[in-house]
Amino acid sequence: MEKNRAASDFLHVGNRLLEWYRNNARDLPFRQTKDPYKIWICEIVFQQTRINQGLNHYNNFVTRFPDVKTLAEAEENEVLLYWKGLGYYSRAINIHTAARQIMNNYHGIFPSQYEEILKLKGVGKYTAAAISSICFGGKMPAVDGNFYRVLSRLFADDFDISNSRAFAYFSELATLVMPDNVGDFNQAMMDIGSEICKPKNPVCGECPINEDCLAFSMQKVSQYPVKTKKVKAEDLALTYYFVHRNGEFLIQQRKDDFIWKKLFEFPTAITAEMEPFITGSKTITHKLTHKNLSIEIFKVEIDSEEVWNDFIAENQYMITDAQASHDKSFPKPLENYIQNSLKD
DNA sequence: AAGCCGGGGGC
DNA sequence: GCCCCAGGCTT
Repeated sequence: MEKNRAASDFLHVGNRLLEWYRNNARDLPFRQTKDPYKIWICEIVFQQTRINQGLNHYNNFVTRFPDVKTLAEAEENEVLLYWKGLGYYSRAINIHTAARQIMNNYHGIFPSQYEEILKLKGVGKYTAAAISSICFGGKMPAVDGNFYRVLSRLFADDFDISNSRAFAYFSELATLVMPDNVGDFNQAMMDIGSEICKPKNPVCGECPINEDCLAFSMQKVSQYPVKTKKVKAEDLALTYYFVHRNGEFLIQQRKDDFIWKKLFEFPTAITAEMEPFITGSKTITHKLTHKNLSIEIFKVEIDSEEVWNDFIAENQYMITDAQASHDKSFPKPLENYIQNSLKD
């Protein structure tokens, strides 16, 4: 970018975005409110998550947990249940922790200052900027993937967005175009990035700032943003035992490290005396962002009450069935496995 | 500063 | 198959 321009040279860009936003804002449930609780929840739900993917989760979540107090008083496992299938499960754990933070440290009143919001577990610089600007007139740009894409194209800037300094760099660029109404500006950037300045096949002909867009003028929009870091998925094999008796099966809860934090799963080992009860196995392949999973699930049908009770007692497994398992959060592939077992 | 954490949809 | 999505936490 050119370094020596006055900010006022680009301010009209931000104002054109605001004008476009007034007429083209997406009609989303959290656009009807400035309740910081609701905005907070929506910001967490939609981290690394497309609107269409998370909309039902958001609506169900705020219906069940309509305010900070309700959320803080809920059981962690119920919060996880409402996150089932959404991914990045540490968000659910953190959101619950943060609700209790607000109750304990802020008397249940959502903090209004950026620096205080930033202290909440699971809230980083992007989310703190979004909440403070949308709800409290804060003046920080909410720099996310949309900002990277729109600004890198607008200025034909090849700064690598996988560089750890990208957030600071594009925050500085954002201030060049940022008008006084930062809350609407931040949301306008999200919508322009989602509806117009899309990663693939952007609709530049309908873009309100295409006359200012350097990449567009050079017909190089597809070259931005520059991202060098490639994510490679490694292979990981998991083994589970679907230990079954009279319509019931055994589960345990995962730790909060590694994948699928605190979600439920099947036993990962059985005793030698149970091996004769294995009636079959099924291998499921499942792709995570960083891992290609190969999940082998052995079906163990126990027809001995003694073996069943001994195994449960020794390992402290929980007992559930296909219906009751709806009250617990399972990883997607295991959720699917349970659904299929219900048909048998 | 770099690695890790899900699941879904577009192409 | 590859890429990206209203990012943040851990080491």
